[in-house]
Amino acid sequence: MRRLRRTDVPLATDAFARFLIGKIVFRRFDDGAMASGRIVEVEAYGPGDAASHAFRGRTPRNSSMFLANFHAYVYFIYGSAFCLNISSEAAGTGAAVLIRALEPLDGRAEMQVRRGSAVSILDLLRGPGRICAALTIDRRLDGADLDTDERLWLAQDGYAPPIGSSTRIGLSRAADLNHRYYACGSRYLSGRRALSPDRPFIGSSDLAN
DNA sequence: CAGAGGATCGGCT
DNA sequence: GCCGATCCTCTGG
Repeated sequence: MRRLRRTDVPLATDAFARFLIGKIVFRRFDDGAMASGRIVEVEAYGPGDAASHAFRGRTPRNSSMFLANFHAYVYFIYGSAFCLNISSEAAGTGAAVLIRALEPLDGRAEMQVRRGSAVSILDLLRGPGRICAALTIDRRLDGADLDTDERLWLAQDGYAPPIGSSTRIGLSRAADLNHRYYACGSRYLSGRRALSPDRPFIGSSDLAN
């Protein structure tokens, strides 16, 4: 297990998105408690992408997308959810990768408390808003440098699953591009089944976890 | 300053 | 599967 630094990661958005599959997100909460999860699903929002928040230029909200790569970009959407992204490309270019689903690792009890109601392990980190709720990620972490931050960082342990791709979720523009990437066979993916045909069936017995 | 729309979620049918 | 909640952000006038 080794913490990832900026010099370890690809600069280009799509390569970075694929690289992130199988890596581990670590969160240290304000009270010192820890939690972690393995990245199983991401979406790439590269330069020139009409669906990217940066497509129409820099604004106060999306300014973290224009930082050097490997900074957090956190935004609030639909009046209810935060979403965690990691910036890509060189400073001055607006681009990022959205973290859409994690497989829970350590700190499951911590995360379940932060999600509020009783929720199964399979649903704990399935979806970008759920990740941020479970890990207490909000605008305070927007702009954090993942190379040095002590609240949020990434690590690798050598796990490298096969990667599938599909169209992205919830878009109205550029909805035809296959810029969603996921760990094939993972039980922890978000989205409709048709987007991840190799995902195992999740029956009621699984939901008892 | 008003209006529209959004990289979601959870509940209900 | 569909729909509404909810509120922030950006755009246009």
